[in-house]
Amino acid sequence: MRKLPAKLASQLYGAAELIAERGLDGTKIEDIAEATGIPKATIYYHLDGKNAVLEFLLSDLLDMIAGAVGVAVSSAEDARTRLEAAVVAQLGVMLEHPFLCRALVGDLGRATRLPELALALRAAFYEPIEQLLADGVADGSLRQVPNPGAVALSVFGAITVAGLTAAVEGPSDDPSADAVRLSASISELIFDGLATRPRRGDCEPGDGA
Amino acid sequence: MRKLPAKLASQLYGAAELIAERGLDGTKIEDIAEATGIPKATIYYHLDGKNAVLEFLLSDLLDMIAGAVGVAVSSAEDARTRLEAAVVAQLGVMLEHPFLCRALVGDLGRATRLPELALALRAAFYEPIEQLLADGVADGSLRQVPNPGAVALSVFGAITVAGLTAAVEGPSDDPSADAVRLSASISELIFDGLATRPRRGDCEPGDGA
DNA sequence: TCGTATGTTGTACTGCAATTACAAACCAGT
DNA sequence: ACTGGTTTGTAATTGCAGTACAACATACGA
Repeated sequence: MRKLPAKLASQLYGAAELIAERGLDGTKIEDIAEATGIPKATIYYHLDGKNAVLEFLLSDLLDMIAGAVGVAVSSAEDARTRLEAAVVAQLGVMLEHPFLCRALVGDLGRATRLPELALALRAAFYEPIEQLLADGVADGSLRQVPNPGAVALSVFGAITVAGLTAAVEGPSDDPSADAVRLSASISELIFDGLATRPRRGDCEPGDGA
Repeated sequence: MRKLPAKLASQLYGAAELIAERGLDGTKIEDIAEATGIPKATIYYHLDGKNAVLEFLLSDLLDMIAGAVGVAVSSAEDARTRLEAAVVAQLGVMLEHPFLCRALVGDLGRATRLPELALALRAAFYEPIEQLLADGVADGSLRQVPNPGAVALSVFGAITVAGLTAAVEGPSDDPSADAVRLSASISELIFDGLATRPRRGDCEPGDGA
């Protein structure tokens, strides 16, 4: 696995949609060759095989996410605000790259069995959240919870599943607007919960139960 | 795909761990034959191939989850309480069957490409939650949110990712205790959120609900 | 200009594993 | 014992990933 020339790298993206659609199994190396215009022999010259194609595409996605989230997280705001920004950032990248997301979901199993990717996955998705939750307790902007690990995981799940689903359901014409909208819903859930009682803004106009 | 005899069905579970460990790709039909004691030819007589093995195992898991959640959901309590019960139920089944869960995560892509399973997945995980959120708004036990679909998805993600991760991380000696513990954390997140306090001009917290 | 190193690509080949074919048992139930 | 479903061993058959390799291209320094 040398470091693949830029031109080939960009051509390789032509395979993303194919893989997203049919899964890696359902995609022959020949198909990838045809879709990208890179001959099979050349693919094998640079990459170690089919998995490596997926690995290349996904590690790129994960880097983008980790990067965007990283920026969001390193502002000077309090942890709560940064978490909100991180949600927007993550969803933004995901909705920007629906095919890569679909490929990721579709071959999640393979991805988690590729050691590099497993790490990148953790780094992109889970670790920033875990950190923010800890920061939030420290700076008082988030509540202390009894089981931070489990909660971080749930928050991660809430964001990621919503984002993945949105990405899978159909590319939109304005991804970043969608990201903002979606992340507003998610943040509301994460911060304020669903219970009727501790409510913000207005008091429950309805009757007491 | 006739309905496979009970004896074979039970033997087939012997393949779950194998598939969980190595993924369906990494598992040869011969391996499955050996692990289950069912000869290859017999497997092919009853099932349509490797995918069908996975499909059988997973649809069973999903039925169990849908069943347990269904019971939890149909009690006479308010929606919030039922949602809490549903979380416990779902996590209970998941932690009870770690290998199947691992197989599910690992081959999620295949699963979602198997139409029957995709439906079962929806029915087991997502639909009950969606319903409960609506019920909760109706009976006043849950808050009205602007985008119920996205929120239901996030709640689903929060529960499922936490459960899946717990299942993947290692079988425990007391799954149902773990399920209760874990679901307490998740419910707390879902209902009360992470904000330090209900923000932005709150109804007096003391005034009883 | 040549030589060497490095990348590119076509073509043929190897090998593995899924699936299929098939025939020989093996059971009921009648 | 006959029949119709099941069970299983033993070959094929097939499709595709990965490999081998030779011919060609390009660059670059001597």
